Amino acid sequence: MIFSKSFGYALQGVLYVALLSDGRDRIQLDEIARILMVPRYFLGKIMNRLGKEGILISVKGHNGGFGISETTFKTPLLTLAELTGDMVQLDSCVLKSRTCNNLNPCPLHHKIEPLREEWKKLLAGTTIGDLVKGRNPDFIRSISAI
Amino acid sequence: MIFSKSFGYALQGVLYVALLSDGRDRIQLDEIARILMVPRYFLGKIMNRLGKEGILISVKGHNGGFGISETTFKTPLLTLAELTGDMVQLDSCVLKSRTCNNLNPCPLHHKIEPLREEWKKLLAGTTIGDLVKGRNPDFIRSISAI
DNA sequence: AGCTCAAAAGACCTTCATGTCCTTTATGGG
DNA sequence: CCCATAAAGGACATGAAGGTCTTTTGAGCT
Ligand code: FES
Ligand code: FES
Repeated sequence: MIFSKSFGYALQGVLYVALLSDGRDRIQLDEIARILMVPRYFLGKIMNRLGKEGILISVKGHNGGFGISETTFKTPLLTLAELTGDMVQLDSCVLKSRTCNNLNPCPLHHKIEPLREEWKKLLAGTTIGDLVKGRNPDFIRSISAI
Repeated sequence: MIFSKSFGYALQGVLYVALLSDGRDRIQLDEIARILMVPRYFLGKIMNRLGKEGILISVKGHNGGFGISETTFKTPLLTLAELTGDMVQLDSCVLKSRTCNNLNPCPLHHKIEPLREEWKKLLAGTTIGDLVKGRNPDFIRSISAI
């Protein structure tokens, strides 16, 4: 699996909030999970971590919900991938019983390393803002289930 | 996880047999699992499938074990990855609740598609023979656990 | 034919990511 | 101050991948 479900859901959740939190106050988990057709409580745990990291604002209670913070749009996808543990997987050796190691490389190491670098460049170089820039709320269609 | 354990073990197993089945008759699962430090019975199931696909020869009973077939060296890594289900994962949309689709792409689709193509090119263009060519049995060190 | 060896087959267990539910905590409105 | 609301927290369930064990099958040897 290239990316975990957690990563995919996290990205969908952030994009949803980033797109719609414009005129509105807060967006509730209920709505996000329903529209994106993502398991509600599972998404809740992920959104929770995004809040803790400051990637989103999360407010409990009356008129609570999720919203964008100062860092939301500046957050690179790499941060999400680290949060969900996807980066350690990317760096693990293809031959699973080994530890990836430049000095004692497996036969695929030197072929794979450049690909890894490209992934990292993509993830580090793409922010939530980049993905949302210039999009209208109709863009939700392209992040929700088909 | 970029590649599954099954894929890694499969690759290790094939490489081991490809490297050592030169002067010898057959190589037993016992030896392969012990040297590579890979779970024996789990590897057994994987080697079984490699035999069924003709990627390796497998012989039961007295003087049985695994050996190379006519296709072993010509087998691209893509075949192994397909066997272990890793390719369907590569082609699945990052936003897990979606189906990857060129016509209705998610915001990451066009950024990820080229990377996927590179992976596929690497996997399709690299054969077991390529990885083993010109290597002596000492090369086992680079495919076994560290 | 009968024995032995080694893979195949299939039952079963473990682990971990994912997913659900229920209770607690925090927030704002009346 | 009390109530409604919505996230947080933690207990528990599920499913798929990974891993182990035992029995069966097939091949060669004598
Ligand atoms: S990928 Fe195998 S050693 Fe780096
Ligand atoms: S990767 Fe999302 S639609 Fe293709």
